[in-house]
Amino acid sequence: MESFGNYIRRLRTEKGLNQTELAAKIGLDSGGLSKVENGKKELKESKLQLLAKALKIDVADIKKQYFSEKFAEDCFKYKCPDTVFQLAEEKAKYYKSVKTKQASLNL
Amino acid sequence: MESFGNYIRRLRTEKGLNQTELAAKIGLDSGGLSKVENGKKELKESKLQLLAKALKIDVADIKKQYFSEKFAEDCFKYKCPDTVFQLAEEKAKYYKSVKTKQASLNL
DNA sequence: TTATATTTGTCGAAAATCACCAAGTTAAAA
DNA sequence: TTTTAACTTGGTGATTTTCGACAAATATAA
Repeated sequence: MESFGNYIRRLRTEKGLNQTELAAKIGLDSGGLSKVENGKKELKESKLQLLAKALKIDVADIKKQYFSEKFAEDCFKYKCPDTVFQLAEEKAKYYKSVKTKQASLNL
Repeated sequence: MESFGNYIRRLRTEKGLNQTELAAKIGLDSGGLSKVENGKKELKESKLQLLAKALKIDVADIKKQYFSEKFAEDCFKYKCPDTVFQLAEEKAKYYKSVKTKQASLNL
């Protein structure tokens, strides 16, 4: 099971970038990126777009890696039942199905 | 698809409590609980235990409702692919399987 | 050693959270 | 209608959290 940090590190090294170089492209310093790669701190969601561009990958792939890790960590940390993810998926699909009322949802 | 707020409201009224009464039991005022029930603000996770006790239900049930809603909202808000939840479930199970190393995970 | 890359801890400003309060609205009864 | 209770909404200030930045320490390599 690859962590988000390792996923980023793997793609970074595959592209021949060091931490300083990649960090600069997403508005961090090398220390910040190091922490992200080692799971010591969370990356801001607003940097995912830049990160995808810098690594030349689909932003959807990064989002999937990023949020699955975030959700799993919360689930573990707060001792959620496993079934939370099935219900979450249903709710997410429900939100999409009613997105015409998006403005009233206040999400 | 019942929202978390409606779930709480339904249980509250079933128990014959008004907002002021239930709110007091979980350290809120009626205004705060109203916002929670209407999805206008998030309930603090640390209040789930008290809420379960006040409503006489299993805390796992509340956690499932609470976090599934939170995850689904994030997924919708940030336009995650649906497959994020399958991966999240795998990761959560993986975390549990290595929980002997819990201290090193920094979750 | 010297240079480069990475890791780690700390700090302060900025942002977010949250309980509280007060005013406004609704609804039901009198 | 008036009164009363229940609920909603907006705002405020204090507290907490976040996050980029910096610096020192550690590692890696030449």
